[in-house]
Amino acid sequence: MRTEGRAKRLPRAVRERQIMDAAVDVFSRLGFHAASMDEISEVAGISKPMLYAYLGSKEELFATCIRREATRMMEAIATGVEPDQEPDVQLWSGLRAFFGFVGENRASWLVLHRQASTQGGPFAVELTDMRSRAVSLVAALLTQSTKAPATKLEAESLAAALVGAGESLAEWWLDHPEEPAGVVAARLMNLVWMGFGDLVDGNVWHPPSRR
Amino acid sequence: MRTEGRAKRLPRAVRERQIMDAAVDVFSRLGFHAASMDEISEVAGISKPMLYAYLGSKEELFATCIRREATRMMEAIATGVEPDQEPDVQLWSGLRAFFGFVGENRASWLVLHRQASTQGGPFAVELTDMRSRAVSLVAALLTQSTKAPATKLEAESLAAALVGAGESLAEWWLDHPEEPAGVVAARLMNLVWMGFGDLVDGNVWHPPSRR
DNA sequence: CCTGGTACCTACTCGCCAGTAAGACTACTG
DNA sequence: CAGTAGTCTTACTGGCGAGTAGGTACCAGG
Repeated sequence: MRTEGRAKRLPRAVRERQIMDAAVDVFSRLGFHAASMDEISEVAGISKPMLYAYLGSKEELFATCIRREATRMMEAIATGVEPDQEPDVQLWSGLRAFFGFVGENRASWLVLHRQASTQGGPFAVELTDMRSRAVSLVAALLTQSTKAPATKLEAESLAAALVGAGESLAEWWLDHPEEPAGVVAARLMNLVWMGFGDLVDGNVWHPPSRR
Repeated sequence: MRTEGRAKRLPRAVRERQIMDAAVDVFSRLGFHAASMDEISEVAGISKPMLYAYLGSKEELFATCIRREATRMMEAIATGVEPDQEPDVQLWSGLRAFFGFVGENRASWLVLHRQASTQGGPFAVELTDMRSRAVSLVAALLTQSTKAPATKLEAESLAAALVGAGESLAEWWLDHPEEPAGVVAARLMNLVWMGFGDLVDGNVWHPPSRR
């Protein structure tokens, strides 16, 4: 394949989507530096100048990928969780939505987590931006529900730890795809809500039966 | 500075240490790809051919860095924790040792965590190796202490989540250096041992007074 | 003072890759 | 059918950086 001479003429919007998809694919497999614009253009079935004409420089392209995938993911989570629920239920639906998204969008997850976090370029902004949105979401959930008035720093650091646990568990999950998303999510839920102390004693958390 | 013509003659072992230190420094700041052998040699106060003569190719050099720093860190943790203690105490000392190490060796931590996770290179082996040693350490702690017979997969995934939480919290800590290591460690300890459920109710874990 | 070995250097080669110049094909619009 | 706007290409440049060839200073021991 990929032996065609000239690509079929397509409207710009469509091409841009194709290019973005190819870019996410290549970036997720190789990382920012190792990925070459030549390869991206080849995967997209297009020539390199088109890439530059439509999406700008390599860094701009990468930043755009990050932005797009981050938005998709945050939206997936946001639609999965209903406010006005009990804190544990909110957290539970958030975790389920997160692992659901990762399971169905591995490339997105890789490009977001593994590749973007390692590069210090100008796109780090996009990434830390999304990450801190997630962190403050969790932090809000915490401060809103806790009785003991924890400091802002305390809530934030705990939220950071939780987000990191989620990321790491998602990473682990990539190596154990036989596990269903719900099971993995439930494990993390138990860890962060019940704690090892309770788990060791056999006390587990479970979702409220029905709704 | 760095305007001397010829470097002072030094025995090989000493130079190698200097070069390694410089390499860890540069790799931690720029990452594997962005770091250049020219810059490393310059920081080390030496010329490039010396680098190749002593430490081999760029990839070999990086792998050597990873190995050295990983060993240092695992040793720091191992000496910090005494077996035959209660599980929670073991975990507590492990966390304290970990955050202590990170606080005093930021460059080591960065090169281990942020830079090395860029997959694709042959050095990924060294890294995942250390990480899985850490994970199975925690997993062992878990299975050994739990009453409910958890599956191997369960323990391993929880351990992965905990390690990830530690990594993430360490990352957060880099942006909030005013917090003492002990406080950060205690927060993570509370999170993973007590869980949000207890913390929300104001129940906290604290180390056994004395010893 | 020669002989060898080890530390150390300047000054290259060479491939890869981001980015571009310059033009060719298609299609719509009058 | 001209004109013009937008899609798409081949074929380059220019620089950066890994790795090397081919030396030069320094220190033994004889």
